[in-house]
Order: sequence, then structure tokens, then C-alpha cells
Amino acid sequence: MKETLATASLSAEAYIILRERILRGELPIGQVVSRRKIAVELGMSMLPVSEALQRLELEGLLESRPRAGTRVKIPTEDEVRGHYVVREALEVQAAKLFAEVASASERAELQKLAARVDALSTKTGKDRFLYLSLHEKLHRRIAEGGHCQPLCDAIEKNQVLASTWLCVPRPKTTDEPPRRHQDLAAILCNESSKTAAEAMRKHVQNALKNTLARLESYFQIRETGKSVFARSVKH
Amino acid sequence: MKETLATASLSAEAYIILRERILRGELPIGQVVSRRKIAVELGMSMLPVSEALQRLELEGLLESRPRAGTRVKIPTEDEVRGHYVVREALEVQAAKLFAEVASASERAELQKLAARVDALSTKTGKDRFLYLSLHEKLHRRIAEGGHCQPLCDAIEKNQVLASTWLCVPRPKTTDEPPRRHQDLAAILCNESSKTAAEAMRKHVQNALKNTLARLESYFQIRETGKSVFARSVKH
DNA sequence: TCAAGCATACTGATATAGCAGATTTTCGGT
DNA sequence: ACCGAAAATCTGCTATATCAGTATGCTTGA
Repeated sequence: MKETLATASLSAEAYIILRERILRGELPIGQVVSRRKIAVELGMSMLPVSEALQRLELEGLLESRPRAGTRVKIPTEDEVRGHYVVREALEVQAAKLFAEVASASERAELQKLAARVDALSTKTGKDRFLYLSLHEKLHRRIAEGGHCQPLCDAIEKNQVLASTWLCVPRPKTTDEPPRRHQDLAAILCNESSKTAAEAMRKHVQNALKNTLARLESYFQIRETGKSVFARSVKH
Repeated sequence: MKETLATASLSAEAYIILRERILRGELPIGQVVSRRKIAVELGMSMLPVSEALQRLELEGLLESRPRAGTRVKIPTEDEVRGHYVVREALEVQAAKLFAEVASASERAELQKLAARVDALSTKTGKDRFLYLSLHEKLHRRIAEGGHCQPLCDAIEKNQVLASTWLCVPRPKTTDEPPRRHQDLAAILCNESSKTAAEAMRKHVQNALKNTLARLESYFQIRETGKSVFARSVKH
């Protein structure tokens, strides 16, 4: 294991590493994680790992039961729907601000970024992570264009949760408009804040449908397995 | 110290106690807190206290520097403004949902609550905490009327941060319309979701002005004292 | 064959001890 | 009196060990 990641504290290091694993799907939804195993793997005590896991749990990426176990959170349909209600509120606010105060260079970069995202939107497999990463960057740039740090932070946290869900493959790819993000970017850059808000609202509501389709198979898991935090390997 | 507070874990207990103290203003803005002192006071090890403090820091109620100290967060003007941008996004979303889906009993309770809040709005001193508590409840009820748990959670977290700021006394009470909350509640209960959204937007923007006036004296603190985490008592 | 009970191995939670860095205080020199 | 360096004290951070609750599997009895 590489020791090259230098951070202020061990718990911060563990946090970054584990978060990355979850977001990249290396730890899939429902995967059980053990504090001790991760501690020996990262070459540190259980304590920094515990702090990192607690933080990830507070952010909604993990769930745990006292003295039973910790696993990558399995979302409920209501949670996903609710998550996108919050997301809509935040992203619409960001879109309005962007349309009002973003600089010319920020607008130019957004449109270029949108073109790249649309170009990658149909890719699957390895290129999908590139797409997800760029898509995330697109929304971050919109938030940054509003020049409001707390809003950026709120959107970032919100987005991270959804990233977990987008790693699961989609059952059947419904055909989407090939210029979704370019159209959105163009409106944010050239139209009024009111128009921008409505465009973003529709964009988010569309994303909700997409995500629901992706997670369909996970929504019943909670019922079937009464053994919630299985320690033995399921196969 | 009372041991009557029964919770799942010690760290949860410490979290609840400390959060309450901060929210009630017993730990004023800028107050330095020591893990060890709190640990002995609460009769537990430093570890649960550390976890509680870490959580409170992630929620924005505390701030710390590694190996230097932890204190109740001193807000920046930009942070306050940004906070209310987020708050506006969330509360407006909640207002729209409330106007659309709240039940008749929820609407009735909201209007009654609003009347009580307005009646207490001019009180100071001890009654102020009652007002703050009811005001918080009012906004929570609005969020609950939308029947969307994640949105409720987001608003709750957002509101908690602002509670810290509202504990500080206001320099000079500018006269406010005496029926602010009753008018807002009436609109949420009887008008369209669009009208409700706009009413809430104005309500939040007004709250921002109020808060900025309250915190004016804190905004320069960061510059003056270079010794940020003073351990000796300042007087 | 199956179900209940019990032992074992795991989980997270907590206490204690000691470390490293930051702050404060003390003390010596000018 | 003033200033700077060293010592003392405080801070948060981490490792180790132990405790208590949970899941699992094996044993035992019907």
C-alpha cells in the first residue's frame, strides 16, 4: 500500500481513501466494511478509521448499527426521491445565481465542459467514470459561478451521495436527447435567471427518473434479507 | 451532573448535551472548549467527547485547528450571506411543497403556531429562548408539511447553524411588521405554491438582514486577534 | 430432519496511556 | 522596563487493550 498520501491527520487520510473507494464503486452498495481490516490495511489504528467511517456515515454514504457492522448505504426509494427534492432546490438556486453573476470566462468554460460531457454520455464501462467525473465537474462549475461558497459546499455534499448510486449499471439505456447538457449550459449562459432556473429544474427531475431506473433492483433488498449486516460472505 | 440522559452511546450523549449548550448560547460564539475538561465534567473518556466535537464541527457549529484548540465558530459575513442563500433554496422548496401537499390539520396547526410566534416576537431576555424555540418549530412544521424527510433533515441542519447566531442580542430593534409569520402562514395555507414560494423567499431575505445586524460586531474579530485559539481567559 | 441452545468469533464502543505540536509563561540578558 | 529564548502547560491525535453486544455455526436433543 502506498504511503504517499500526505495529509494533516491519519483520520483525514482514511476518510479520503475510503470516500474515493465508495465513489468509484470499488465498495459497491451494501458492501460490509470492517474497521479492523481497514485499519491493518492502511497501517493505522482502529481509531482514525472509526472517525473516518463516522464522518462518512454522517454524510450518508455509510450506514451502521451499533456493535453489528457498517456497510455502504442501501438507499430507499423515498430517500432517493427526497434527495432529488433537495438537489432541485440547491441546483436551481445555483443556476439562478450563475445566470446572474457568472463571469464571461466561467460561462465559456461551462459551455465547453458541457460539450465534452454530452460527447461521453453514451459511453459505458471504463469511460463511464470519466463521464461521471466530468459531469460532476460541470455541476461544480455551475455552483462556483454563483460565487457562494456555502452553496457550493451544500451541492458538493449532495452530489457525492448521488455519485454512489450512479455507479450501478443501468438496466436498459433509454434514449436521451444527445445535447442535454449543452442545451442546459447555453440557457444558463445566455438567458434570464428565471429561464435558467426552470431549465435546471427540468434537468434535475430528469436525473431523478434516470437514477430511479438504475436503483430499481436495490429497493427491495431491505425486505428480503432479514440478516442485515451479514458477516459471512454472500454468494 | 445528572446521569438521567439515556442514549445509545456516550458519544451521542455528549453530542446532544454540547449541541444544546451551544444552541442555547451557554457556550457563546468564540468560546474555547477543551476535550479533557468536558470529558471529566461529563464523566466519560476523551474519546466520545472527541467524536461529538468532530460531529459538531462538521455541522459548522465548531471550528478547530489541529493540536491548537476548538471553539464555537465565529462566522464570517460571507458565510452568513451564503448560509442564507442555501436556506432560501431549501425553505422556498419546502414552502412550495407545503402549499401543494400539506393536510388540512397541518395547515391549521401552522396558522396557530404563527400567531404564537408573532405574539412573542418582541420579547427579550428569558422569553427570547421561548420565541426562538417556537420559531424553529414553525419552520420545522413547514418542512414536515412537505412530507419529504431528506428536505426536513437538510432544513433542520441549516436552521441549527443559524440558531447559534440568533442568541446574540440585537443592537437596536428595528420595527418589524407585527404579523410577519401569520401573513406568511396564511399565504402558505391558502395561496398557490408559486405565491407561497415568493412569500417565503422574501421572508428569508428579511431574516438575513436581521441576522447581519445582529452579528455586525463579530465580523471584525478575526482580524484583530491574531492569537486565534486563546487558552487564557480573555477579559 | 429440524429446531433450540450455546460457544465462538466477530462487530463497534470505550478507557487509558503516551505522543507531537501549539500556546502560554517564565526567566535571563540588555 | 523591554525583548527573546527556553521551559512548562495545554491542545488534539494515535496506539493498545478491554468491554459489551451481535451474527454465525455447531452441538444437542427431539
